[in-house]
Amino acid sequence: MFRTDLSEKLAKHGVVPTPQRMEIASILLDGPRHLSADQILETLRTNGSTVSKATVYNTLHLFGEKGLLREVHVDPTRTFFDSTTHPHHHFYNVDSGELSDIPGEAIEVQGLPELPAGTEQESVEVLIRVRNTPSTEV
Amino acid sequence: MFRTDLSEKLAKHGVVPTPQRMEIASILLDGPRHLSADQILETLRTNGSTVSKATVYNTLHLFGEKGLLREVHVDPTRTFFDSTTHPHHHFYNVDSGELSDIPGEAIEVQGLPELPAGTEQESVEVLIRVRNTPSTEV
DNA sequence: TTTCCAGATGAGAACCATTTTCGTTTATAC
DNA sequence: GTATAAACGAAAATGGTTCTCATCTGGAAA
Repeated sequence: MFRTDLSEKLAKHGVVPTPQRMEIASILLDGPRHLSADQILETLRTNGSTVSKATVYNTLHLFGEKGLLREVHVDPTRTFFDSTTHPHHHFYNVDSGELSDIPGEAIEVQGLPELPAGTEQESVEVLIRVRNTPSTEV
Repeated sequence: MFRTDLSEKLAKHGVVPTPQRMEIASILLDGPRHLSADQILETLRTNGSTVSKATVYNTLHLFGEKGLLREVHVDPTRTFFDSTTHPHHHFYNVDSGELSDIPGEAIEVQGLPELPAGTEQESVEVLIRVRNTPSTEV
């Protein structure tokens, strides 16, 4: 994605495209990504950027509010930020800590139950936890 | 559930039923419950118990390892401990912070996708997030 | 240009659920 | 009684995230 496209994407969502926000956007919003704040900070540092931790968190929350990303809570030790915003589902590899999208429209949830009284639905999320198959080779 | 039944339940799962563990079990394992460590600690204190925080966490993890409960991660700020151990799904009320079971076998997930290469399935969890319906009354 | 000002940034402190440390207590065996 | 391992608990440590607040930036107004 070109810089200008990313910039327009931010603007379209009502986010002023500052240099710091553009750096974070280029890491997280330039295709399907599932990253923790820490991974983003690490990537920034590797790229020579000096964006502060506070700004990373501010920006991620701002992106979230403006609909540029979704937070995914799968692991109590960290939050994942997912650049795919339309409803979809996830694999979570408990061994590697990797989060990934379940491709396409494969999954369908049947027989949605009646909601608790006085509530309305916000989302339906399916999470498939997987672990690495133990190798049988010697 | 009688005290002796709870005690037997712990023993059957290879957990030595100490007084502290019995207190926690009587709060969490005596029927379907969804409680955070904090809620359990609070209930203990209300009941006049002096079980320490360290023991509460130790016990919850022990119960988890021994298959007496499941941890549910739905809210990044705290872990829920669920006394229902067979596979099932949840409602999470984002307004009240309440976690509850989706009753019966209502839900079915169709079209499970192929797993990522080199992985095997550990679990499939469906989470329906709900919010309180805004009252239309004045 | 200056001046003003709101919003953005960043260094570091604060927060808080959870984990860890490690000395003390308890239960059971001998 | 004494030994030994397991269990317990008070307090400190941990670590991701949030908060505080001083400084910076960029555009509008004069």
